[in-house]
Amino acid sequence: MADIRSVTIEDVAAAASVSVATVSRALRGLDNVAHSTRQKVELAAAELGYVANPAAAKLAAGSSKTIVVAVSNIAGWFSAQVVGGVEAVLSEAGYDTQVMGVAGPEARRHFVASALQMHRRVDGLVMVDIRLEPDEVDALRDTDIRTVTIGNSYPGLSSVRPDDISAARLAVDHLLQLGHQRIGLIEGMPDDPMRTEVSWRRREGYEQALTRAGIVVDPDLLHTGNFSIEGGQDAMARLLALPKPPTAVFAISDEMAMGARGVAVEQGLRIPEDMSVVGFDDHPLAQTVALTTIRQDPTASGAHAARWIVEDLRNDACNLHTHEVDVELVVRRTTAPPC
Amino acid sequence: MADIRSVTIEDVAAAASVSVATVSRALRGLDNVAHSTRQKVELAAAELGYVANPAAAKLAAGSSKTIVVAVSNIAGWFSAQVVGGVEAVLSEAGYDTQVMGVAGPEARRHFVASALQMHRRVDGLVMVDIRLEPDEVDALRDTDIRTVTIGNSYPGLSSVRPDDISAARLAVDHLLQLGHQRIGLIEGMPDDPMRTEVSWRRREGYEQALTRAGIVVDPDLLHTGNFSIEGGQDAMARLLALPKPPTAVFAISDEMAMGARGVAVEQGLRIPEDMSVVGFDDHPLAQTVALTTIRQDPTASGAHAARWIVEDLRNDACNLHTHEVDVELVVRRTTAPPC
DNA sequence: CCACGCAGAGCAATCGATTGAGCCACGTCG
DNA sequence: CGACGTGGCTCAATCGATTGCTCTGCGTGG
Repeated sequence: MADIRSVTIEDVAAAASVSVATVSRALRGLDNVAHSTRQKVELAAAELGYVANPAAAKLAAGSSKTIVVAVSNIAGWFSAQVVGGVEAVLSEAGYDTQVMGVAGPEARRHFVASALQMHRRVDGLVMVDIRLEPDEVDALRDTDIRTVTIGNSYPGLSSVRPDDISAARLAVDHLLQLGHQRIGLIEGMPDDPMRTEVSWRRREGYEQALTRAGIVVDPDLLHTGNFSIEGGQDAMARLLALPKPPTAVFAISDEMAMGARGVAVEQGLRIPEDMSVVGFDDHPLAQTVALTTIRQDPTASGAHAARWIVEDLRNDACNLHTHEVDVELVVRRTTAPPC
Repeated sequence: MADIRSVTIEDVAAAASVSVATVSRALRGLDNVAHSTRQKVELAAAELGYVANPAAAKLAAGSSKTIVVAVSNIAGWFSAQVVGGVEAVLSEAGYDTQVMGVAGPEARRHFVASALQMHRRVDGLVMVDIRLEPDEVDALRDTDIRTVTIGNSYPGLSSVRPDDISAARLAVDHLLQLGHQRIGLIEGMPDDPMRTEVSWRRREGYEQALTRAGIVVDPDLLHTGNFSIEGGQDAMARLLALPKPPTAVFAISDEMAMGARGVAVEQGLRIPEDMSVVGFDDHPLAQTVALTTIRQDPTASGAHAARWIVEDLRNDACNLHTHEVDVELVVRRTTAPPC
């Protein structure tokens, strides 16, 4: 509790009997420092347990060395994975990871507005599953904040996401091949301002697969699950209440798929005999119910985004990157031919 | 990309035709500013879209306005919930939330060591499920960094966690009441340096419950699941391979419970008829398999911790708080009398 | 009527780094 | 042998706020 003034660069300079400037250069690995001097400085720093004051460093350097991850729902599985991936890369590269919850459109507007003022106080921005308005995209692009979006993609902003359309097709094709004809879809929330894009792209894939198989899309089989467990449960309940329920269901997230599966089981259906279920994500717990799903790796996506940012920052570049993440159909035991 | 120098306090001062000092005071709500002046300043700031540069503010104020959440596994469900709770409170209070992954003992040692040097660069610290050595606890307590641990508790450090012993007893008592006599335990990892405490406390509760019921603890029924899904699966497999397997299993986390449940199902057991399973946490997905579990609310725990920190910081205090979080037995349909 | 108190605002030092300009000494080359 | 280049450092300005101290009026009590 005493006022333990922390070790400053000045102390290190004194200890190594060189100037502060030299300490700064030596410690940051700049090149115009003699090898012997550098060693002397490093030794002194180590002995004193010196750690640069980030605030001072940021202020002086004009760059913040922090990148923020904006997520609509921090606590959600997908977001948490992404944050994990981002943090791992950033801490490695000496950046700070700051998380920011941006729930709902007003929060988002406010966030973007303040982001624009964040010039020089935030170096990079990772936006996870956040839907932007066109003007926001433009605004963001005009700053020199390296921005990458995950899940969505916008002209002029870097993005990493799967090819949701063909990924969804993969799932539905699997069901078609098993012989299903009536396939329900549990999608996101069509009017959810935060995540729509993912949802409609996967729906697009669903429709493409059916159409190519010569099946007309039955609007009765399309239900909204709001990307939540409860949503998945409700959607399945509605599907099962249909006069002619589907024999299989594709839910565009594992959480919804698991909710849906649960309801089917409750209602006495056998899975996969009476009802096939396919999810999306390969949530770790999906395995425990042997859920067939489309696997993607959000941790890798986060790491990817972080690496771009770090590189661009290092090279003083501001490139436009896009990465299509790999997905894979994981067949487990919630899918089988209809009987 | 142009060098848009952001709006500084000086610009605001000029616009409001007062001094920088006055702007600073006015904007931060200090009291020695005339009402009319304050309004003038606020107007100017709003018009210019001024946002204080955090780095400069931190440097000058000597306090960082950021608190870090150290977690062993950011991407894990529990941690993610906690981070969510923390962030919500902190953003409200104007603090930044910085997450830091601290995986493994070396990382932890290093982290604590650097934390000690973080005087004035980190105001608060929330450590989630991180096991500390006694000397680390002492060191942390001697800084003026407000620290609160979640999951574990140490003398002299604030903590929030459930009464794991009685919580575990709650779970086991439930099984005993149903008539189970051979109850397996899937615990954490006895030698996991990061999380042991939670694990042994719950085990203690398990043993107490059995002992009170006059049942001797059978070491064969105790298995380690490493707090992971796979661990839970392995543990259940080992339990089922026993000459005389248990009729019920208590797993000290839902992830392990769900893994265990999955394996039992795979092996053809009916749940709950042939095997009862109780978990711990009430993971949202637990509901989808109707898992009976002990509910706790990690989001609330995180919020709690954050609130303490913010308050202590505001009052310039450094109190020792402890909070016992509520738990609740949620009976669903993975438990029934043995048959 | 004077001095004193006090609210309100300004001055300038300060926080702890970064960074460009400048200086010095030692080689090298014509 | 002198001019010039260059590696290696130091000086000092700077980043953008915060904050203790000072200064200026104005209202009041003696």
